[in-house]
Amino acid sequence: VEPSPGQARVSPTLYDVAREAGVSTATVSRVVHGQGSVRPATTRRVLEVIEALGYVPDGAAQSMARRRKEVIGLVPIQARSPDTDVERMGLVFTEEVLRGVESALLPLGWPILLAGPRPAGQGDAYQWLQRMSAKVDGLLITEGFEPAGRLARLAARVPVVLIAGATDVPGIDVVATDNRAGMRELVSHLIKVHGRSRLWYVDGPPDAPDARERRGAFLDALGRHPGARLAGGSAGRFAALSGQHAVREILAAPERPDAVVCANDQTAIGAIRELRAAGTRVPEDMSVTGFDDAYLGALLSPPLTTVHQPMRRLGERACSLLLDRIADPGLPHVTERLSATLVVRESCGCPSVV
Amino acid sequence: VEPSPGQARVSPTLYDVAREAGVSTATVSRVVHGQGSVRPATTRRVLEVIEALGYVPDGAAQSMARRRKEVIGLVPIQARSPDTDVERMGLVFTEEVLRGVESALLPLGWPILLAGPRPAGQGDAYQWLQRMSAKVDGLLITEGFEPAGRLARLAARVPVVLIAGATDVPGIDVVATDNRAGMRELVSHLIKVHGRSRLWYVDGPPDAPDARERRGAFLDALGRHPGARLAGGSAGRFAALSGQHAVREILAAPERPDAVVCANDQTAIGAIRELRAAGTRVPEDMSVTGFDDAYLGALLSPPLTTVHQPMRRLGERACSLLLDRIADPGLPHVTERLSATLVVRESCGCPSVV
DNA sequence: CTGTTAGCGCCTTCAA
DNA sequence: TTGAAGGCGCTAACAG
Repeated sequence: VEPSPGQARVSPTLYDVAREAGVSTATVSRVVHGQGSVRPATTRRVLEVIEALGYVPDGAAQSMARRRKEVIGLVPIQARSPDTDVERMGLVFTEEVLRGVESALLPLGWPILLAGPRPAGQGDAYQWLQRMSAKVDGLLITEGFEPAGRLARLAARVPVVLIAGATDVPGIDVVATDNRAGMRELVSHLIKVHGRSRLWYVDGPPDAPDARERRGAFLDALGRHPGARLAGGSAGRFAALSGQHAVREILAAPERPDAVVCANDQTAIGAIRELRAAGTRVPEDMSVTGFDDAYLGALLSPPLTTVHQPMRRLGERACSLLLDRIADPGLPHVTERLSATLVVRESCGCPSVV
Repeated sequence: VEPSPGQARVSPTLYDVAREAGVSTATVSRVVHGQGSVRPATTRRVLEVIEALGYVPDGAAQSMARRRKEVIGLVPIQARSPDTDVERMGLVFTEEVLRGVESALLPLGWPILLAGPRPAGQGDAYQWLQRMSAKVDGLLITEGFEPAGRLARLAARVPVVLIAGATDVPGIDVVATDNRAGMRELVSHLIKVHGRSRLWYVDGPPDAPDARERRGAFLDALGRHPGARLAGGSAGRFAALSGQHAVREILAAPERPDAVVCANDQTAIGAIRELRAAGTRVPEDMSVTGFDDAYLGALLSPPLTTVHQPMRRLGERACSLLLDRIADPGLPHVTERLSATLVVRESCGCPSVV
């Protein structure tokens, strides 16, 4: 962006208003903020000039003078393999968090500074985070891929709250989801309610903490049910394609599972599609479950049984914590874990609720 | 948010670095921005101090000094009736636009300032827009509900581009979608390919410009096909519930239509669900079509035939226009219309592509 | 009730 | 190659 060849667009300043109204800048400021008593007549005159000139106080100058930006930053760290289906999935995920953040910010009326994807040529991820931090009063960072040490360093300069799937960083506030309880419920539902006994697991990317947590919880839960066992497993990347690949493996396997537990919804969607294409009925012949509860799951056919990630509440809590810390940097650090919960729909074999 | 009872969190300033490194602030500034020649030894020393102190230039101060914020604002004007299904629909809509904006911003690396929902007690919508405008170099406003006059006034102070469904505001840049071509294709597809002849239209909210445009285009297109006619119509609000209500009317109507054209996807989803619940097969007994191509449409069963709104490109183009105007405020104003296009899937009666 | 006066932290000529 | 100094626009004491 160049220096502006066209005509200069000059906004009136506080001084312009003051001069025009024949008062001091302090008075104008008082009028603008409706504080400190000003004579009604003066107020009216100033207001008229403001209206006439179309004066709006400059945000940067205000931030500077009151040493507060009144903006909080939201940074999605995109570190999953680029071929992941983020193009579709990542959206919903962040979007829900965003809504939560917005709702926590509503009473204050602060806007959100959203970091775009990190530009190519301009320094590393940490510098990028730093630049963001210089424009806000606090930072909300989603996903847990930036090394803990750096985050802690960042947190020393500006209030930071991490919104994570499963990570737990010492010395900084974290709001995370607890996948274990949800996964336990899911496995037990499949086994006890539907009598499934040969479960197949489709994993997420190995470098994703929550994928690890989900797999761990799955195996753990499965271990608690003597009547059931692991029929097999596939690697995956949280993408619809992963589900399709997995199904091919499943169909070629010596032993056919009676339930496919997927590490996320996208994977489950791919699996269901492929299963049907192969003539296998879902859920009659095979249960399929997802994880995340991306909102389209309810609209699928069959509606997807899954585990709900409280993304919205995650965003909301994280933002509240952040605001608390901005108000009082001395607060002790906390880690909150919101638990994911089973959402029973039809892909597990349960009857339609309609 | 209170003044901070805890220990003050003081960030080092340019002065701290300068003093510590034994140079002037000008030199530090030069080093930070890698411009203006500085002796290598000096550079190294300054860099060390910066690293040691963890110095990061303050965003507000920079904005102020260089008279540029390097941030663009995105404002979703939420004016549709609150009972509309925005909770679910609005999301996807804005989200796609957001991606487009992000991609246009990627080369610059500028973040996006996202206006939250307008807080209750703090002035009217216009004042809220003004406050946003004071924090950015340019404003992208989605939806076309704010009166044109005010927008023009705002545009006089700060570069503004309107992202609209159908509105056309003189004196300011607009990027809009042209729904007509898509609707024409859709109607003609239904009639010519599937031999439908009794179409039922489910409308959107009367105060939405794009709802009006869609209905107009629909009636217009229908008029061009002598063999087909309007079997009836229902009011609606762009919500799934609207589709369900419409279907009840349809089932009670004296004459049964053979196709239901909905003003948006949500409505179509509701219609399909209700139709099925009543035992009517879609698309065998009745074609149902949507409008928008919210991305979940492809995953429904049957996959939804609809008209694609180029939301992402809308965001991208709008942002590009905005950046152009920021670079050169003297540019003539333009209105770009990107046309919506038919997306044939299965709910119209076409065979599965799989 | 109102005006004066320092900054806030950084950038940027202009000199040296 | 470096330093000095004046703003950028607003706020917030502190005096009147």
